[in-house]
Amino acid sequence: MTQKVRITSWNINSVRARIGIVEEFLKKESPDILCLQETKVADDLFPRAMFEQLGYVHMAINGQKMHHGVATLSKIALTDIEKFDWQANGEARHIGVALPNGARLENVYIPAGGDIADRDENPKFGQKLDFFGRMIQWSKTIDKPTIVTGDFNVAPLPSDVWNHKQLLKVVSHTPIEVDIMDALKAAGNWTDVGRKFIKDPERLFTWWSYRAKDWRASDRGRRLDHMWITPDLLSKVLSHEVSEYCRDWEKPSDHIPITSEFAF
DNA sequence: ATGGCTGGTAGAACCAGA
Repeated sequence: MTQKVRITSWNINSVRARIGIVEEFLKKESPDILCLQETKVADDLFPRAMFEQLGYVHMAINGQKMHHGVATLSKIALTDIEKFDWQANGEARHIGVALPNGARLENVYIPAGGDIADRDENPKFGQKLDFFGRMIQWSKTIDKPTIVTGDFNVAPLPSDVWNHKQLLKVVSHTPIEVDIMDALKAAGNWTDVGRKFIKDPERLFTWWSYRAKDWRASDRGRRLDHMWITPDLLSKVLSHEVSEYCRDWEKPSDHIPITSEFAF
């Protein structure tokens, strides 16, 4: 008996400030599992009640005061919760769970990496590359069907940004980041689900800056949010969509939700 | 025209995001 499972990832830029639109999204789309990044809240202050009321009673939360923070909220049971410190500095950027069918769901918030694409001039950029380096080592050890999703903070393809040439020196689209992301992809034999369904070179963005006067008119977007799967899930994944309409909501996140459906 | 905005936290002429 196959069970269809819809999984959404969304960098929410404060789950408390946006609890109303999270509720609206869950009522409209009702994914089985929601992976949030940038929750910006310590675990004891996480707004659990709304999720419980909508049936998301299984929660795996890894937050901290002020910055970062991830959470996986689910209608189906979550077990074997793990928190990896791929930045080796204690920041809350990962939570992993096992699903009832044995597959693992890894929710990750890869660091943005600051402004300068040089690890000697900018330690944050070095931390970002090292974060990828530890994910590469981890990828080589995976022995279960695995989904890794979240805000990767890299837009790898020219069609993943509004202007490839102009963004080559902008952190998120530099060749050094694209190269290490490609190395990660190869290390785990990962498939990029977004581009499995919405083929390059079709425009595909998940983030637009708050600073644009009219985000839709200027459309200076980037695809920073991703969902990747191991080869054993290739025959199970049914769809991938991005909910661009959420960027138009009042007080939106600068990221939009991405959702894939699986036949487990 | 890549910062023109945003949230958290402090109580900033702040920090961080990307």
